[in-house]
Amino acid sequence: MKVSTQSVQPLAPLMGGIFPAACPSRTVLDHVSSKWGVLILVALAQGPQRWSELRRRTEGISEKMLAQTLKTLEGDGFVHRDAQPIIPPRVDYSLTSRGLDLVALLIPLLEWINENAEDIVNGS
Amino acid sequence: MKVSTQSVQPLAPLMGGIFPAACPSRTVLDHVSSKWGVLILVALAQGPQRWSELRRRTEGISEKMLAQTLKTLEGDGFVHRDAQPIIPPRVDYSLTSRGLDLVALLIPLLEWINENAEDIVNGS
DNA sequence: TAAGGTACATACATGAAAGTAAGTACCCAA
DNA sequence: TTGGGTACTTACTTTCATGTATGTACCTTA
Repeated sequence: MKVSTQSVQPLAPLMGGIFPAACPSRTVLDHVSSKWGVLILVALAQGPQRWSELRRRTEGISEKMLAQTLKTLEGDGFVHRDAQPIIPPRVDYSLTSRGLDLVALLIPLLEWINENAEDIVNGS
Repeated sequence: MKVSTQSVQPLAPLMGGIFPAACPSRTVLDHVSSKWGVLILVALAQGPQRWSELRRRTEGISEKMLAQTLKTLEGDGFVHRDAQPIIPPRVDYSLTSRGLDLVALLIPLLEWINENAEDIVNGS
């Protein structure tokens, strides 16, 4: 196995901002890397969607977790909630510009993980 | 608040690989986004380090979690462990080339989070 | 000889995240 | 009038990640 010998770059500022135990960065990271956070974000990267579409698409999620995850993502300003006061109710969820910025960085990482995950878990 | 109206790109393959409940991708993502996983990885991005250096640098980590996190990262092939059979023991940890690939994608994301985290958590 | 350093392992406890199940309120189609 | 759809909320339970505490084995310095 190849081994890196050197550092990538000076990361001092990053270290200061991420290492403290209860920092904002940690909070945000926990939100997006929560069990369903990533899934919702990449689902919404495919375009605005309704509650029931997200629920069907995100296989295995419970209604509670869908509501909860959408709420924190909305609270963080990643997701926009558009509720139309009609009956039956119609609610559309979409990414905000901040959400788009985030997924733009998230997608390459997830693609890499997706491509390498099998090799990684079976140790090759 | 600005709202995106359209999808970013076709992400179909990603959806298939990440959405299943107990998929390899999920496992790997959980490993790297675990409470201490990211920290250890960016710490090692600054160059090879010894156990005690990592322990001091990663403020607040317990020895149990350091050992555990290093083991899973080593098991995933992100981290290389070099133990010299001397007394007192000397063990150097470093990123593998796979680990380097990963942090190369991780760093931009973490920098973005670090820059925006404060605005995000206090809702502005 | 007592304290502190190296690098861990292991048993037990806790707490937060996630799951389960049920309820709400309204409408429509069979 | 029974079942299904819209979009949720709430109470309770379980599971798993993480924390705490202590032990190991050897060496060096005060």
